[in-house]
Amino acid sequence: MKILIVDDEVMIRNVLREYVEFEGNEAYEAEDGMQAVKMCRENDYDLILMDVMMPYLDGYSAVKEIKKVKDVPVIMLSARGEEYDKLFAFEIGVDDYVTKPFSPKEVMARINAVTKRHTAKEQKNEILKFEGLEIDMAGRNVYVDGVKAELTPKEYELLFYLVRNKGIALTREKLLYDVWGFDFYGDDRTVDTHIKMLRGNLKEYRKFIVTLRGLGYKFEL
Amino acid sequence: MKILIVDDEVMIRNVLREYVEFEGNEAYEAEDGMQAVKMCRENDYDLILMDVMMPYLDGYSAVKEIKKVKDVPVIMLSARGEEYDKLFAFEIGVDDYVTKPFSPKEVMARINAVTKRHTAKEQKNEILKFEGLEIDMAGRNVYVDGVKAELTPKEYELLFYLVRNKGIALTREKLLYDVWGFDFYGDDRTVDTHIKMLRGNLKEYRKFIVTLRGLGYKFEL
DNA sequence: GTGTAATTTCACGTATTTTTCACGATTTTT
DNA sequence: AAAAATCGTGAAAAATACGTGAAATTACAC
Repeated sequence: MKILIVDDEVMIRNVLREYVEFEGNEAYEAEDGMQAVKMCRENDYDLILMDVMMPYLDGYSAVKEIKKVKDVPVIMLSARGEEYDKLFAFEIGVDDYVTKPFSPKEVMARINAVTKRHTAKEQKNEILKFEGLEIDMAGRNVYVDGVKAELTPKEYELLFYLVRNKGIALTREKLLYDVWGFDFYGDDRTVDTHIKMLRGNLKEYRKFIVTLRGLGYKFEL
Repeated sequence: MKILIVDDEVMIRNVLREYVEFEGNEAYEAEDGMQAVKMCRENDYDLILMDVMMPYLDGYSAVKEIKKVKDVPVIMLSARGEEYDKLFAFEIGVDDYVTKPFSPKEVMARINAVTKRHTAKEQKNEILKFEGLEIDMAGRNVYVDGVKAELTPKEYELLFYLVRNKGIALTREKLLYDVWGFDFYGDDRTVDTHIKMLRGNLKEYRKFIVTLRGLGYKFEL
């Protein structure tokens, strides 16, 4: 479990990190909302522990921004006495919240509850979200700005493979071998044609599929 | 696992070396911060055990200096009673700390925790860092002071090959054979032109590519 | 079988990349 | 000190890779 801890106070982060790692999870840290949003755009986390009060970009705004791009469970941390707007929090998709100062037991219990809930949900349909591009591998669905993209079988396979290997350079040979199969003895340029079709179907999100001249392609944010 | 032990006391170094080697790791030693920084510039270590109090250059300053160039996990060693500034340590990127006197169990547990954490992180995207030059071979990205350098295919290949063989003298013939391919029957000086282009793109880090007159080139820090 | 959708091949145009080569600067050898 | 070798560089020529559209082939449902 990869858990992102967002708080401007180092000591709080360290305490949370200890709880998180004690339970066998990986902890990542961000000092403010800005940084958290940036990290979420580039990486996938299973849970976010987000402080409400932070410099640059507050917790609410950060969550709102993150939820636009990725569907991650969030637990908000608020100091006692801080005005905590439950209704608003619920609207932007906060899963739970704890008030500082918190006990280890309390935090761990909530983390476990949320992650368990989420893994149960994810086993059914894990939907990856890259800006307005949503990819549901299990359900074999791709949505571009909310509308379903009608892809051909090869296009699905190709896209899913690229996404599973996002950030990694893939040669045409490797793509042919892994997506088409080891027994494909055809033209390299077949890949290009499918990339073309795929890009056409992804509309503006064609930008995620970058050409690596002299090599092949990769999926990158 | 190559582990660098930095402490001015011989006895401490010996004890740590025993722990480290008992777990099947390679131990290296430095007597002070200066020496540690120098060794890190020239070699790659998987972990550094760094004492806080040392002559010439203290542990904090040494870590700060090392982190500028390489991303290595660090465990700080501090004597009980010594004022240990956790906040500062965290800021400069210290992964963990133990207070002397320490038990073998404690040290080993922390070493294992940190190395495990770090290898897990690296498996995703191994990004090499040489001062302000970052190289992500898997993602085919090169960053010069944070900004992406747009290299041509041959420039990527050449740079990656040089880096993979860093510190080793490479003749034009070897470069042509390994980077261009065994079936290249062209001019030797082709290499020079590509080195020129590469240097231009690496800006100030052109210095890493050194010319070996009468021989060829090599990548060196 | 037939028709439709999907896949693959291929050729063209364009933009980029690679290579060659010659000149001048620098270093080494005679 | 002159001659020879080596290297950095710029520019031009040659080669290559990619996007695209269209045609050919294959797969599959009915």
